[in-house]
Amino acid sequence: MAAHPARRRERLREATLAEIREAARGLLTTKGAAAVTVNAVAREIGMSGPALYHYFASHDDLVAAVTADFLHELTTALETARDAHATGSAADRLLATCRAMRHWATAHPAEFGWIFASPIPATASARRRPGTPRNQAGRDFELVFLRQIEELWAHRPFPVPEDLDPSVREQLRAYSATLGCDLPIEALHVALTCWIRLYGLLCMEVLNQLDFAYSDVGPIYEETLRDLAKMLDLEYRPPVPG
Amino acid sequence: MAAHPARRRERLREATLAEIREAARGLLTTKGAAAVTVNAVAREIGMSGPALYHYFASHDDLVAAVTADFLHELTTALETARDAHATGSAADRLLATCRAMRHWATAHPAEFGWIFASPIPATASARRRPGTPRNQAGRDFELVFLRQIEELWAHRPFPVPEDLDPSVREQLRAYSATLGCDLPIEALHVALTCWIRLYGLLCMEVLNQLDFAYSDVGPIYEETLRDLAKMLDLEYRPPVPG
DNA sequence: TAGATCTTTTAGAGCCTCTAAGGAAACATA
DNA sequence: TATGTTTCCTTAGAGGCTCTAAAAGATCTA
Repeated sequence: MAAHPARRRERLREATLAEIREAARGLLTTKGAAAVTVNAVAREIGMSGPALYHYFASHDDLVAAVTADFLHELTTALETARDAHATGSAADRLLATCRAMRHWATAHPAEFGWIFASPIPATASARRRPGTPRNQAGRDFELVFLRQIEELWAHRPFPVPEDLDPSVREQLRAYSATLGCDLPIEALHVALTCWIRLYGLLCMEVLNQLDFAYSDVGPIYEETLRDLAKMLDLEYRPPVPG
Repeated sequence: MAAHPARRRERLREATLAEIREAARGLLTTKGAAAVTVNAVAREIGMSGPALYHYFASHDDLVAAVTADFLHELTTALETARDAHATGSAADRLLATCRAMRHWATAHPAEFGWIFASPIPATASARRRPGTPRNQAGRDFELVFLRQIEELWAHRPFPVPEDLDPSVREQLRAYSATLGCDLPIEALHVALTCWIRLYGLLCMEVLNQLDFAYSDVGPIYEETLRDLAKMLDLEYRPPVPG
């Protein structure tokens, strides 16, 4: 009947996989990370527990897949924000991208928190072994930022430090090699410094490490962006409301 | 026999409590956060599982107690480093304190990671409710840093921004009130900015969010310290080896 | 239509948290 | 010293979890 009868099961399988991931995400957002268990997810989609092991080899695998989904979505959000300012200045594009990151993070706190504080710290080792989708997704995510810095540098180099620590220089060289990146080591260092400040601030916010003092981190983030603009020799422009 | 016979059981109880906490820590460092279960801890000290519930009302309670222990130890490490430079300059004292923080964090990565990424994110809500020992310990920890900035400010004010965001100003006023702190709002803001950069960097390091580029974050931390010194108008001095 | 393959189910081992009920020790008091 | 109370620790067990094994049902291939 169908043009590709052999593909029917494949399609079904794909659909089930998607349903599982969605159910896992639903549990995460409604009941917290601890509620994302194999059994609970299976129950959610009307399946008995062990059946789910035909789709994911283990709970950790499920966690990794869901994490990759989040990273993809976040990456897409960044790219969308970037492309919305395709006609604007490079500075506007970068600021929009950075703002989109916090926007996604605060709109999806459970998901963002899950990315770096997945239930089991065993994920730390899982993150190390390269080649996994989870890993690739993390790389793609970082690259959205780095590629823009690269572009920036190509059009208008920003000031860089001259006296880089030898150890740092060595590490950056190794990283740069894996990156296929045209940025000089010094510029890459500035880029990573910016990244650390932004992403680190978000980490702290989402992990509730700032609520002892700040209930609204938005202005602090903007302030950090102002700093970044200065570092990258760009014109800072406040966000357009809405 | 004993001068205070009624205190004997109390002493025993205290000893058992300490033993439990130590066993929990041992499991954390040797087998990871997921291995710190009520049953496993009880087994470790030769006790049957449910017996432990006479000492801690729940697994969460045990987690909170252990977290408080870690924060205490970290706080003491900071204070020790500070007091070791009692005769030095305020700048040296602050730098030593900050370096002690990373030193403790990297010497005890499991413990430091546990502090802000405890197994169950339910701790996030547990951290909110004030008055708990865990909460007090967190406060004491932050205060070691803030008090030094306070002292610094008293002796030699550092430059502060004048155009603080109104929302930030309001939040800082509220925080300052709970603090019993002599720092003007603007100076408190600078202090928190410094804190966020340092502590945020450590968070990322311990959560393995930097290993994609850096295998040794030490120099990056030193660089951040140099930045802090500049912000606080202090003389940066590199660490003495050893 | 018969066989191979994929999907799902139930059963169950071995963990986990936490409650309930009872025994044993240590204390306080008459 | 004898008795009662408090504290500690035990076993039993409910209900949940991850994950394996075996078997049944559904679907595709030949």
